Amino acid sequence: MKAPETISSITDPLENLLGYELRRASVAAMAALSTELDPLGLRPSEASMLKIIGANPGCTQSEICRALRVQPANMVPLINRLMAAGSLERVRTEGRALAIFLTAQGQVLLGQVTEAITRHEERIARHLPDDMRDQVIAALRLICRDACCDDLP
Amino acid sequence: MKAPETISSITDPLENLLGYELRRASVAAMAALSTELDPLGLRPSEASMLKIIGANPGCTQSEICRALRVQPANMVPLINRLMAAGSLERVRTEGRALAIFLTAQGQVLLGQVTEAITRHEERIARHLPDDMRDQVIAALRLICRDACCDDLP
DNA sequence: TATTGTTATACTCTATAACTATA
DNA sequence: TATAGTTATAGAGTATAACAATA
Repeated sequence: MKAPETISSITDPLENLLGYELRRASVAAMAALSTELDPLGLRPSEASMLKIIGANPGCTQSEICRALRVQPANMVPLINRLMAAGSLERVRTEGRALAIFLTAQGQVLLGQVTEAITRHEERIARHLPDDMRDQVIAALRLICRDACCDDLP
Repeated sequence: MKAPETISSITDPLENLLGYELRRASVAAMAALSTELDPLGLRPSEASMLKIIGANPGCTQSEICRALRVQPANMVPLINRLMAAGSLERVRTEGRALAIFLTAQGQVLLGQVTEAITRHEERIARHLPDDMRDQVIAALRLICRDACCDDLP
């Protein structure tokens, strides 16, 4: 099915490597998701923030950090941008931590984000039967865990 | 198997998304590969250059760009670093393009890179049976192709 | 003119270190 | 002090536009 590509006579010694195919697929998927989110003025990382805050109203930044394995320092600009856009508000609850909530506007945006992600997911899994999709997700979790073992106990 | 993690009571609405798991696995694998390549003084992108040039002696930068779908502009610093390290040399062959070759030193380095990549591949696929690994690679190619369809004819 | 290679630049994501503020 | 949040900064990968050089 690569008929129009007799040009490149180059051997690709990377094409049967799991890690390399993983990265190529991930880069392509991220680019597609960015395109899907562009009309909403969001980047993928911001969309994931909206998703997790929507599912956990009143959570704190450090809880999100632990759940998503994101560095606290990297969350600050994301949260700030979403606050400046009027999608989030923060409430100083008991003492130290700040509880984060979606504003009404943020909830509308989250609905649009969810639709965009659904379209994206349907697109990238278009040629995968459901059971295969689930097997791939399971495999990706194993890969992630095995690759991460340095940092884990 | 997540016994010591009763701490985080947060719901993760992203954990069953193919795109999200793809990205997490890819980030973890890239970090692991970086660690594996550190002793060689190489980054993953430079290692992939060595691999493809080793497999295609005398190829040109633009051929590599097409095969690996890398922007020409992004190859320049990679090639320059490898040249400065004495791993590559370029020969102006017929006219316009420059043919790239590994030096003797580059070939030694390629051997070490290949070993590092092999260790890395074994590590990330540690819990995947061979047939599952092949199925996942096939799925990743489909995902990559479907995600990329904007830019393709 | 078309292709190759290059420069400059910008954006996104990730990572670390060091700081503040609150309990 | 311990935790939460912040600032600043760096590095890696990717992308585009504009340019030079060669055919």
